[in-house]
Parts: sequence; structure tokens; C-alpha cells
Amino acid sequence: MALQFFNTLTRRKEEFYTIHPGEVRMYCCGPTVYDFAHIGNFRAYVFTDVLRRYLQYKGYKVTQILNVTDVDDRTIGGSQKQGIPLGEYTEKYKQAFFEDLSSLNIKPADVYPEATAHITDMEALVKSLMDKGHAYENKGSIYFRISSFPEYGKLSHMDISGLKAGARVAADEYEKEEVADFALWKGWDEKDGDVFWETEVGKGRPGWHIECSAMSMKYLGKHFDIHTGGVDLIFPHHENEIAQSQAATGEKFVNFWLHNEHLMVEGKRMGKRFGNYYTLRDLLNKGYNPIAIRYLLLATHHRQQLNFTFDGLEASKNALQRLYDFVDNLKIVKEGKNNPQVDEIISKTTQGFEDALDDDLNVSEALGVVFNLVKDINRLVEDKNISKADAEKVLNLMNGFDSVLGILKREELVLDEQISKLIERRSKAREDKDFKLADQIRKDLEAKGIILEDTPQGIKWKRKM
RNA sequence: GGCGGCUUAGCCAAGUGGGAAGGCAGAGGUCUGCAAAACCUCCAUUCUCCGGUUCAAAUCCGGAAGCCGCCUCCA
Repeated sequence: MALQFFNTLTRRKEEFYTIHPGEVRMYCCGPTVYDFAHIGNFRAYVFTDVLRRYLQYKGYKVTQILNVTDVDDRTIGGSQKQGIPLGEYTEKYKQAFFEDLSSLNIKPADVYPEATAHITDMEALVKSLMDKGHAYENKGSIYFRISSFPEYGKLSHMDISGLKAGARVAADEYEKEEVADFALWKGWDEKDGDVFWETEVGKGRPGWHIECSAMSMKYLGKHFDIHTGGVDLIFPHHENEIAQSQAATGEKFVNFWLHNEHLMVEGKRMGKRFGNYYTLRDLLNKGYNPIAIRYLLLATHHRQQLNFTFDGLEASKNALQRLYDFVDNLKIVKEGKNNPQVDEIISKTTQGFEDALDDDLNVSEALGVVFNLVKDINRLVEDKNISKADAEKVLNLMNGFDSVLGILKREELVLDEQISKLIERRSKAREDKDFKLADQIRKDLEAKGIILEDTPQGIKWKRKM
């Protein structure tokens, strides 16, 4: 099967193709750094991470851009509230964001462009839209004239003529020719304080949408392969990006628009506005494993709403533990004859894994395939019907899969001396048939987060998740 | 009101015309000093409901119910 993705633009699965042979250029809408990101936000980044990793698995050279929005109403408001410069305010959340990405084992993007570092690029884009008659100025602000772009609404499939001023329309809307027009450049306002740029398009700051057009085209070209984001961005953000970009360049902007559904909490979308969110930090502080959180976020198909529960997180942790045990058990396979069945299983599994992911990145199904492998191989291990070389082949396979899933990497476990001594003492106790003492030590170690298992291959220990 | 999506076991979750994947939880068994891990067995005659099309429907069509999202700065 050929790789295909569901494209929001056509609302269909389409066979994937690239503009430049063997190379994928993708832009992912990133965070606004006004606060700690919540795990709903991270669903989007885990999704793009798996997407990017799978493209690399398939042999594509991937250039991934993930922007950081560091100037908008919320960041300005937040910095003023704390009485610190905007840059200082956003820096804190930016750093936190990168730490969180790393906790979730999300691979770094190639560039993390910040809006405030690309004002001149946006200025040039706005100017070009003015020159072409797609934008107009009013009271210091510059707006995009939607009526000049007939394709407007194509991505979200919305009929803009039906848009009416409603509860969520801001007070300055009367300054626009039509309500649906949107700000490219916002003229300076007292509320902005010292946040402004003196540019040829006036004194002020960029509108939200323009940064993504300017920065994506700067790093990826006028026309690139993939653009991702949460479904909430389809309208108006991505619709506006298309309008700005294509009106300015006259070229198609993006071939594939991929959107992830929301993370829900008790049936409602997780969001800052709703107060029903958990930051990654909240969960880590409660002792949850970040990779279990990653597992939870990636195990449901990205176009499916995912209801977050602590039971679900617990189940993810246990599922992950099964994979860890599987890998650990393979590592200690010693003797045994080569079994030709192993090659068959590997080939069947590889096929299944790739077929699943080729089909619009169906991670759930791919995981099902991996667990079938676990069962098949464990059976051979149980029957001692597998060689060390076979086991290594399977481990290689798992590593290949994990280059996509990113869930197997664990911190190197180092036992401190005290614990090693306890383990030794317990071994002695067992030799002496002093099981009471042995069991007590095992219990004590478990309280310290070390789980001991007595196996025919000797004592195994692992960190409690 | 407009547009779109979802409903599969105790929980989570794949599956778009012909076998109901997988995970978690649970039950019994093998192994073990005991555990754990692993293995074996069991765990949806049925996919929200009602009609229809078809030799055949979780899947296609029509209707109903419930839930969710977007409709101007939200991942």
C-alpha cells in the first residue's frame, strides 16, 4: 500500500507525494508561549512527531518547522500583569515548552522560528499584499480583503457570506470593510504598551496569522508539502494563512493539510478556557511517567477525539511495561537454535506495521501489530525455540518500530551500592532458604521503586513505573 | 441557525461489504519456595436504536436518539 493521508483540504485520503523528490517540508503550528502548555496541546506535537518520524522511517529527508508565537494579546497581557518585558515573560514558557517536548521524547524540529524575530519578513509580506490590492489600511491597522480572494473558505468548507458579527467579534470590527476580513498588522494601541515595531506598514505588531505565512515560506519555500495543527486551527487560522500566502505569491501554498482532533476531559475539550486541563508538569509531579503519557497521546488515531482519564493513563503505563518486559526478556535469550519462523514473523509484522501507518498514520492498528509480535515471539521464547541471533533480529525490528513510536527509550538504570548490597543479601537469604528475609528485602526494595524478579536466568530487576 | 465528526466488551481502541485486531482490567491453569514475568484457556453470536439495499452489513442508504467540535487570535 502506498502512503496516504487524510487531507483536510479535500476531506479525503490522498496518496502522498512530495514536491521535491525524497524530501518533505513540513510546518507545524506551535504554541503561544503565554503559559505552560497542557497535554491537549501536546497531543498535536506528539502527532507531528510521529508523522515526521514515520516519514523519516520511510526514507524521506524531512525539514520540520515548528513556530513559537511570542507576541499576541495573551503574551502582552501576561507580561504587563507581571510588570516584566515581553521577551522575559515569554522566555520562561518557551524554555518550559522545550523541556516538555524533551520529556515526551519529541524530536527537535529543524527550526523553531519566533514571531518577534521575523517582523521584517512579515512586513514584506504585508507590503506585498497591499501592493496587490489584497489588503487595506484603516486607522493604523492593515486588514486582508477577503473579497479579493475567491478561494476563501475552501479549507474549512465554510460559506463566509453567512458569517455575521456575533458574540465573539471584537470591538474593532467596525474598522473593517467586511466582518470576515482579518488583521494582518495591528496598529499600536495604548494597551500594547512598549510592544510595537516601527515598520513601513506602520507602528504596531503583527496579526496572528501572518507569522505562519511569513515564517513557513521563509524556511520552506512558497509551496511546501505538509502543514499540521489542531482542528481548531482550520478556521480561521489556516484558512487565513492560505489566503495571505496564495494572494501574495500566486502559487499553491500547501499540498497536505493534516489536523489532529482534540484531547477531551470528561467529554469536553481540554482547554485553558474551560479550566479542565492538566499540564505535563501537573502529571509528572503526580509521579506519572512521561512516556506513558506519550503512549496515551499517540495510541489513539489522530483524527479521533481522545478522552483523557487517569485509568487510561494507568492502562498506557501497563501496556508500555509489557513492551519493556518483552524487550528485556529478548535481551537475555541465550542459547537456542535458529528458528526460520522468526523471519516469517518479522516479515509479516513489518508488513503489517507499515501498512497500518501508510494508511493515514493508523498508530492504533500499528500497535496492535506490535503486540501480536510480542505474543508470537514470547511463545517461542517460552518454548526455548529461538536463538540469540533471532532475538537480536527481533530487537532490531523493535528498534526500527521505535524510531517511529519513540516509546522504548528508557533512562539507563544504575543501581546504587546500597541497593546492590540488598540484592546480594537477598540472594544469600534465598540460598539459605530464609524466605522470610528474602521476601522482606524484596518488599523494601519495591518501596524504593525497584522490582525484583527471580528467573531461571538469574535475578532481574527493573524500575517501577 | 450553518458546517463537520463520533457512538464497537467493565474501561481504552482498530476495523468502510464475507473472519469482531490489539491493550488494560478480570477469571482459571502451567512455571515458581512465594511472587513477578512469560505461556495456555476463558472474557462482544455481535457493533446506540429502528427501517432499507444485498446471497452477505459494525461497514452502504434513510430515519431517530445521545455526545462532541468549528462558526474571528484556541493544539
